[in-house]
Amino acid sequence: MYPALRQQFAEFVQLSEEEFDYVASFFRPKKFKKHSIIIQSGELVNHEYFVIKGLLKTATIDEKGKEHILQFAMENWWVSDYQALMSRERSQFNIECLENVELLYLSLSDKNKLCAEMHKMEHFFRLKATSGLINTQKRVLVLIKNDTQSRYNLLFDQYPLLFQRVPKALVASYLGVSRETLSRFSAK
Amino acid sequence: MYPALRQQFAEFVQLSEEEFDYVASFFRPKKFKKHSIIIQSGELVNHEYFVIKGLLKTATIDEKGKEHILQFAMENWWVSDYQALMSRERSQFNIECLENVELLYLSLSDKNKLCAEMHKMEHFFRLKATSGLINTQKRVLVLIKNDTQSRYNLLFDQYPLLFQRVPKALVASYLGVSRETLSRFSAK
DNA sequence: CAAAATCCGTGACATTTATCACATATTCTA
DNA sequence: TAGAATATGTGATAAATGTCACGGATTTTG
Repeated sequence: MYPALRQQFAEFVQLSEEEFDYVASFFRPKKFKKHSIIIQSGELVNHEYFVIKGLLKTATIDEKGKEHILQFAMENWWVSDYQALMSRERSQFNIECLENVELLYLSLSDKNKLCAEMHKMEHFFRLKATSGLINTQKRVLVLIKNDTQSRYNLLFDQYPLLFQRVPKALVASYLGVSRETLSRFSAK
Repeated sequence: MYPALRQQFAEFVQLSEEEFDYVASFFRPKKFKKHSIIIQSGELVNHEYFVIKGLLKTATIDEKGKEHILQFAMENWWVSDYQALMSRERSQFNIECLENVELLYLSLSDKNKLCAEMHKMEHFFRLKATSGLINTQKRVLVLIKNDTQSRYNLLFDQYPLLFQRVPKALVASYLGVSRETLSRFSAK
């Protein structure tokens, strides 16, 4: 069961069959249709999600009605509103399926339980959080260091497939530029 | 010894006197003069630092010679190049003291040892990494969502003291705008 | 399959920001 | 304390980007 999840853990920790089965028993599978909202802005958040298949966006809408995308999540990524999850606040994001999606979800209390019971899982999630931090720091750096053209190129080089799966307007909103400006750059 | 460190751990875990003393024994104090470079771009990174006193910047220089600041670190913050530390790569940053600084430093191997031996410490560092991730995500969001004026206001509201401790040119470089533009905004 | 919705490029123009230049004020340091 | 270095504000101009508008292509959906 859940070979993708098994592989995910294997990156940082070694689990026996029994250990993995125990851990996996806390995850539940769920399918969503394109356009479904996994997490709704203003609601409380109780789960973290592991993407088996499909593509999602984490987005927020500003006072002018413009959408800004914090991140995309594709296969083997984890996604949630961690701010809301950790601080028990209401979510400021919508997390929405951009394709039909298959997820495994884990409740916050089960995650904490797993981390408390199994040192290995605490270790896994520490490293996962650290690598998430590093990647987000990279994103900050790209935003303050690079102009639009070079932000576009970097993203395109790193995730060429993304541009086939996602409308350009969303890529623009992820890069922090207008749809029109991106369109003019992508021609070049 | 190290009451600030003690308090730092207490935010997430309860340690007995003996436990704390044991953990603290892996930390070493060190003082640096203003302008000292703690981590030099191009070097390997082996330590993580906890700021007891003073202020530092984590910065990188682009091909045009312009400096960009990933973060400031003040009292009770942790600082290092986590990318370099975790992946055993050479640092892309300079981490420099903007004031006279007192630090406690911990080697990567000792951190891993502590995490392996003491589940509580692994827990602490998991939560610390998670909260670092959340804060960095907030920073990304501010960068793509807000214009310069409002980025300036948000930073000023959150860290008013920073503006007294740091030259405006550095604040500009942290916000991702030119010194001149920031100067015109700060007047308003 | 046909209507509706979305997507995408592009022109024209307004707005924002960067860059260069310079003057003054302030802070550091020998 | 005097000279040097740094920090700050501001004008003029160029460059980059946003906004509004439009039309045609593509995709979605009942």
